[in-house]
Amino acid sequence: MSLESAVGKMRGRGYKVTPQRVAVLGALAAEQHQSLEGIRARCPGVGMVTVYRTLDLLGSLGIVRRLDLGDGARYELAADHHHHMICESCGDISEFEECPLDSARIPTQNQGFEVRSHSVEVYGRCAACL
Amino acid sequence: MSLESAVGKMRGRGYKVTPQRVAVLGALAAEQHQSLEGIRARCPGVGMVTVYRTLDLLGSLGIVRRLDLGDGARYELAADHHHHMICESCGDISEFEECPLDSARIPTQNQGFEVRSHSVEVYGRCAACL
DNA sequence: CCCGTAGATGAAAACTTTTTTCATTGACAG
DNA sequence: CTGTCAATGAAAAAAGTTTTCATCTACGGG
Ligand SMILES: [Mn+2]
Ligand SMILES: [Mn+2]
Ligand SMILES: [Zn+2]
Ligand SMILES: [Zn+2]
Repeated sequence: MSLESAVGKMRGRGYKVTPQRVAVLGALAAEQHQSLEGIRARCPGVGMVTVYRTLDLLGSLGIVRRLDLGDGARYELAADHHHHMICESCGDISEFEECPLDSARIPTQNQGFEVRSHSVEVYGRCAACL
Repeated sequence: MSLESAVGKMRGRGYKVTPQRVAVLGALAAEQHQSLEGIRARCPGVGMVTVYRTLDLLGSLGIVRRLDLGDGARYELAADHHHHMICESCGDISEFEECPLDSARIPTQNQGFEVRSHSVEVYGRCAACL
């Protein structure tokens, strides 16, 4: 999800493209999995309320995804499907693209559950901490 | 994790077995995946602070697990390894035992990451909502 | 049993985080 | 350019969580 397409999506839905919204997008583009505090630090001129509202808006547009990985909320630009490896020692979050789910082993058919999405998180120790 | 073994674990670690702690354990045993509000409703005589502290204690003893599935925190007695299917329409959370993860496809070896645990959540529509 | 004591409880206060309110500002269509 | 309505942000309110501290009680030892 490039910033240009994100801005286009906002315009297309009739939302105004303000400097504050662009600044929050820029903060999100700078690094994945930031906390609200981290995002705020990257756009000091933007009011806290506006950051909250912008994250909500971008979330409703599917541009931003919110993660709950144990320590407070984190945000990422919704790029392609991927999963997370979280180091329980240093807190580092890394991504991997290959989906380790074996769909055949998701017991949904017999229960009549229609799968729309999934998430996988792997916890452990990263190379640096070992 | 039976209530008896949970109580035994508390005693063994030198924690007192108070009526409040037993009440919170009972509330947790009544239903999996409750919110704090739900737990509190099941032990009305127990002060809010004590519920918070008891959940922390039980968490540190490995008796209780905290879940973050999008809407606030939920708690469950840490039973055997299992995963969750969440209905995005009604919010219902169901469990399944069969682990759909293909360990071979977790790209950890090449990155030197040591896996200690994982979580899998499946989102979609439950049979009742379809 | 009954004490003594260290750990546990809970009301109140303090903090933290998030949402609402509302007066002012500014993006952008015409 | 201009007018309008969405967007912003300071302040206040609400919601959620933790700390403080006086009081209580579980339970080991006598
Ligand atoms: Mn990610
Ligand atoms: Mn469960
Ligand atoms: Zn690490
Ligand atoms: Zn449902």
